Amino acid sequence: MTPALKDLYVQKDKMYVATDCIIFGFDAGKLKLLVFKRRVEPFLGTWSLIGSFVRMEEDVSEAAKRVLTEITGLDNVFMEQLKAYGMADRDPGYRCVSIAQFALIRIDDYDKELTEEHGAHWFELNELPELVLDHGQMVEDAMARLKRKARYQPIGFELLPEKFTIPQLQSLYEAIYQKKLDDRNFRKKLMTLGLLIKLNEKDKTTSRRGAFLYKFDYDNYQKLVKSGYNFEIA
Amino acid sequence: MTPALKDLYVQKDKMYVATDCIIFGFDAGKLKLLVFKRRVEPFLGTWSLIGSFVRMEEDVSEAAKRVLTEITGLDNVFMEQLKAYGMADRDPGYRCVSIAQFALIRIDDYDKELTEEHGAHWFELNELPELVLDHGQMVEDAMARLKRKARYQPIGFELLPEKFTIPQLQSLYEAIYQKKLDDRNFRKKLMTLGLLIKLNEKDKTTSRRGAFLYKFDYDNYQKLVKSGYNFEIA
DNA sequence: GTCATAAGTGTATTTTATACAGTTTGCTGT
DNA sequence: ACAGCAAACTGTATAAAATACACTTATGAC
Repeated sequence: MTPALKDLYVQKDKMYVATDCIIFGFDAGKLKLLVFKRRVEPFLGTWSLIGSFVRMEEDVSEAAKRVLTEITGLDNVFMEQLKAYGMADRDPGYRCVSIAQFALIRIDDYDKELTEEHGAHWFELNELPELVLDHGQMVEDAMARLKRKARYQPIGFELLPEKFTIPQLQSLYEAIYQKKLDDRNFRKKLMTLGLLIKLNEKDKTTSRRGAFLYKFDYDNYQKLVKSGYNFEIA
Repeated sequence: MTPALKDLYVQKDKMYVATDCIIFGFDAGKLKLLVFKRRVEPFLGTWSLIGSFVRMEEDVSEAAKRVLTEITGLDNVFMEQLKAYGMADRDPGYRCVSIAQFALIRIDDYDKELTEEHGAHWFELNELPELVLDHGQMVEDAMARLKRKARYQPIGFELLPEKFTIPQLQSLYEAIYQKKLDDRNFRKKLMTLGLLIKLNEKDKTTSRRGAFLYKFDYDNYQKLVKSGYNFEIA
């Protein structure tokens, strides 16, 4: 069943469980969200998160991954449960509890044709259109979670390409925290964490001088987590 | 339907939504959890969190509050959604997504007869018995959330009586963080936050000298939150 | 070869966290 | 009545972390 068709099959007296995906991306210094234009009634033409009913035989988290793959062609994406939305009247059509999950994707990885087929558009977070049902609330909650989580877990890296520069990383954190950071202090802090591997390549797309590329040091991160290390990024 | 009977009515091919409550209390310097002995099959005699199906016409959060009131007689309790547990095979009897919610209650407020009728027992957190299904995981997750949340939101106060002493508060935080805190630094930190109202009464139950009682300053807390103040307790 | 632009570097100051020990209070027991 | 006890309470010095701040370097464009 495609997500857009789900409403055709519902029964009013049944309890449904769905999942909705809050998909973040980062592009050109801006945090963006992937939203979808509904092509069926009810709410035809309104903007919405992408979602699906959870099938009897699949985990809730599997359902979300399935949706994400259907839409973006991506696999192995960072995804985490946000929370369940369970107001009895949250959807006027039928009784449905939705488990919202947020995903962080590398914006140049996804399958653009596939998303366009599904009526998807990237919006900057401060230019979001009104979203259907409680999806606006979900996005707000996800944004709050992202802000908080970014402080103690290096999830920012999930939004960047594998190789990235320090100024890129900084501009991402500036987008998440919605404030300017001091470049000297940012760089200093990051270097002391020991989470970056400096490469012998430069990215010259944004300056003549070029900025060194780095990789995230997953191995060392795992080690540090195990030893109970406490992060704080920016 | 009482929670203990819910399994009698299930259909194998239906999707169910339930809620389970992780109920924390604080007594005699120890953090405790309220768990229940099942009196029906399946899992007769095993320890379990208390829960219920979510009814068609009620919000998920209402369902949790209903359960809590049925069990403890309490109303207006601090309660917050933990997360949804949605593994397809989490309950072998039927397909059920459970939305776990954790509650903090003042342990001398609740209705002891009522809880005993329901087969409830308080366990210290490090003396918990094995719990049924994924309830052990829920408790673990709730504990992690409580630890983290206590750092930036003054939720500890929900676990203490309205009037409390600084040493009581400290011992609560020591129980949450599972480590000793320096009494001088703890007191200093708290006083600078401006969240306490000193009363003209003393609690003499734990020392001859007596310790001054304090109230939590909800009004000032609200103000500080609005002005974007950032807490860190202990 | 000079101009423009982003990348990169170091230090001083303030703030916050931590470590640490002695005094006060008021009941108890003799 | 007074010595003993136990918990409540207080202050200061040190270390660590966060913040504020300005110039130099590299390189392509002209």
